[in-house]
Amino acid sequence: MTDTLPTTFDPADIEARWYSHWEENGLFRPERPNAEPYTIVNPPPNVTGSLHIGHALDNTLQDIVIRYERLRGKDALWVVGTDHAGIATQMVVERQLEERQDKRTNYSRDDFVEKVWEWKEESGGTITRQLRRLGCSMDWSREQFTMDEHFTDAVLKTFVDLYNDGLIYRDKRLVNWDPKLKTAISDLEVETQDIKGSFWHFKYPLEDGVTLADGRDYIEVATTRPETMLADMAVAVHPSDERYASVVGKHVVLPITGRKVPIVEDEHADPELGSGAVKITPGHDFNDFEVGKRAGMLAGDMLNMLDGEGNVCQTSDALVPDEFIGLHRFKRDKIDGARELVIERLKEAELLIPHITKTKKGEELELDAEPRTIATPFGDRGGVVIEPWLTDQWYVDAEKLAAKPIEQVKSGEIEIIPETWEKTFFNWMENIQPWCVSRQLWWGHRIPAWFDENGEVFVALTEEEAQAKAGAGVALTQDPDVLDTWFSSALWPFATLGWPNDTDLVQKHFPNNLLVSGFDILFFWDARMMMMGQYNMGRAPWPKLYLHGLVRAADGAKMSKSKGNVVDPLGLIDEYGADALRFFMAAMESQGRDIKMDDERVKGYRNFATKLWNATRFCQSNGIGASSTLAAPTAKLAANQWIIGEVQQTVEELDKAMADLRFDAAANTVYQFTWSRFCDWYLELIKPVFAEGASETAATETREVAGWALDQILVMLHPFMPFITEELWHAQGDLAGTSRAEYPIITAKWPDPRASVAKPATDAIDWVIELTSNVRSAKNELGIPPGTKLAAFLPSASAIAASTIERSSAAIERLARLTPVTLSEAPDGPAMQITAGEDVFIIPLEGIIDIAEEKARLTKALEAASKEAKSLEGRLGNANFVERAKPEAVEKAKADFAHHSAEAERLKAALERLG
RNA sequence: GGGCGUAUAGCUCAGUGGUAGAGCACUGUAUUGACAUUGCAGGGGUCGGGAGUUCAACUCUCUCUACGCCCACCA
Repeated sequence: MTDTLPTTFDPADIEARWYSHWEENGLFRPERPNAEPYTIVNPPPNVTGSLHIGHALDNTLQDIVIRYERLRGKDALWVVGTDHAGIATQMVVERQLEERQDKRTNYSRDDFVEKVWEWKEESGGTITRQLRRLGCSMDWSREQFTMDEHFTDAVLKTFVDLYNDGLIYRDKRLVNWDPKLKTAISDLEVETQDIKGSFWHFKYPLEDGVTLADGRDYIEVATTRPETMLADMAVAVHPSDERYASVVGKHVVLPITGRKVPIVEDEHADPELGSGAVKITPGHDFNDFEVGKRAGMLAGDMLNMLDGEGNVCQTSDALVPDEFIGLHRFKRDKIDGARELVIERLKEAELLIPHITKTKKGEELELDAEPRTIATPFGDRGGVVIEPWLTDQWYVDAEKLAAKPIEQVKSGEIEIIPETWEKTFFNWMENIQPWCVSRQLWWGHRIPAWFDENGEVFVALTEEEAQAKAGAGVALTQDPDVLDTWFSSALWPFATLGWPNDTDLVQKHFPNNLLVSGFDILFFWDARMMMMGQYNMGRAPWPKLYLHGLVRAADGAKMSKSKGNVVDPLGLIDEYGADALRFFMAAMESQGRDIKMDDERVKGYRNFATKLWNATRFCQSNGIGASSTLAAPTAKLAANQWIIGEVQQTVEELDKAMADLRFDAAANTVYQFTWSRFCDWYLELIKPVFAEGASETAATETREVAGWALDQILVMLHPFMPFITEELWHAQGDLAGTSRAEYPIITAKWPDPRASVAKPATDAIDWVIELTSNVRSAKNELGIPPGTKLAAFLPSASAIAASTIERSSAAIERLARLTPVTLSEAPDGPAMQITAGEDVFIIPLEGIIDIAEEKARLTKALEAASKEAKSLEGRLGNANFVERAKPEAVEKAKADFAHHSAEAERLKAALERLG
């Protein structure tokens, strides 16, 4: 027997201790070779990351699931690891170099990559330490990294296989180029933002001798990107646009460069919009690229006016006039760029059509351009405006890979929870574009492709194989690019288990059982795992995908560093404990909804932990220790039978909630049971059993049952609050003299809901509760001090009343604050009357109350009961209801009516007795 | 432009075809043995507006309003 628990609960005191105990003893994945497997993989956080509130939610939910399944005896595996996060990590290390006035390009590629590895070894463990503080029970013994050797093997094999199957190819087309990071990025990494900008209107002079029908010798075009006019290759008009029919096939002479470009017909030009004519820059605009292709241009011939970094004017074929060479796309750092110079030159040439507007005072104002809100693409990492740029990149044929996952979701082979996300999923998957997977970075999986001097490509797992394909003596150069980080993380559900080797883990733990992720990575990660799971493994990576929402600031705003409203989960853990934060996350997680942060509520769950702590202290002080049996003890006393029944009901509800992945319902179920049933009623009911002179037999039975019930609470609560439950579990075990050193709660057995409980016993306790509540309520209303002990008379007792008064008088007297109930008529005089079920207690209150007050109280109750009865009577009097409603509904209405009208009768009689 | 979601007690949110619940907040009250990080009692909602289906709608359908999110090439 150890020391009793400290009087106050201090989360910090126990959390670190238990976490290291679990980890050091391999308790996150105990040996269970014959058990049914249960597997989830953790979305690998960026190795550069630190735990934010969204991680706290995501990982809490997963930990609840995995701890629950572990308690239910499964071979529960929660795979964990980190993602090399190509762009993010390279940026971190580059920023460090910059701080020392150093830069990446001062190093060789190998040396730089070596520096990144060094950084990873030194600083990459932050988030994994923080996950431990949250209490996450991952299998750290097999911690993964997306650039581990075996993982890299999986990545390269996948690339080569996809290439050989024609599902990866190299193509020259427009990509989203991030000029800051100097790499291509995928469509998903582009974020469109509305930016206040300008819409310029130009005159493009027609070639000599050509005029429009109305006699004008120019075509008006409008653009939000004037600078790209240097690389214009056409002007497009709609085929049905009469205004321009006569000039189709003719040319305009581009201002500044004087290049002649054709006027072409294309559906893309909207006659309703602006002048109806649109300038076409296929090398710098996605729409124009398509127009150019339709007009017969080849990608290789499309003009590109920007330099090798995609943001400074340059050209090798005299496309760009000298004065533009070296200018940035547009104004940057207060220095004018090509855009400003183009405007200036056009203005000088009187080819800029001014925009006339009126000021508030009604004065006419002439502007260079029309102010307009422009949907502008930004790189999600670099934060600068994306430049559509013509380059050679590697593409995955996502459309082909998407076919099977779409089918799987449609057929239910993959269930998305909440279901409403399925529509979003289909919408994206059915319109999916080729996935650009090459990145112009140094940190990442280098693309296994080699080029010979003629540019022919050889894709192979190794250089030797590529050489063999190319033929001996052919000089090969490896593609310098690396793969999109998401290409590798798409393999996470099986590459972490050892694939492409056919390991036992793969055999046993693939497919996984569930994936939990934020909806924000549905396309980035979840969908791609489905594609790669299908491609590599021939099946879906998991049958269920649970998507949770975002954690928002208390005011509902999205948290962001720039807004400064980010809540640090570690701060909350410091203040309230990890258990409280976890419980908050679970209790707030209802499907399909974001969570608003609420510190007060976290505090409330800290209070709940304290309540449990104190309840356990109470148990200990009364000799209640760990139970010796897993099954419910046999009990004779009504209160004990009652609590056994309540435990069973709670387990059933909890199991149901977990099966449905209703974390809120699960948390609330165990919360309500613990506080409102176990603490508020059961512990109060059993107090008399431990009073001096009480029956030793009763005390013994109660100790057994109470210890068992508390154990069940601890186990049921453990997935939500792992630390305090482990602490109390051991404290209870030690008290019982059966040390639980070898039997921690993390690997304990989940309660079995099966057991038989006598209905009369539970009815009796429900009756005591009703009586007690009614007495307390009446006292309150009549202004009688709650501590006052009252005498009660029960002239005619129901069966329940008679037996309960006989068997549980001590509890009744204690809870309802009554002197022993007298089973006879009360003496004449003022009295209050209390109902409980069918029984009416007379409680003489000579000199304590005013009869008028008691009458008012009873009248109020009578009115309530009558109102209910009347409403039900009306419904039952409706022939349509009786005939058409479901029989159960009619039966229930009848029973309710009987109950309320009897209650009303009793109250009426009570009022009559008062005269 | 398309798609989706949300509107229920002062606040944050559950909820079911049979006239509503939780936590916090609020009001009153209790304090010598589990717990004031507490106990007990209580007040508070025409379930966003309108229409429809139904014996019956907060719950189903339509529509309107407000807010939010995602996708999309309006130059």
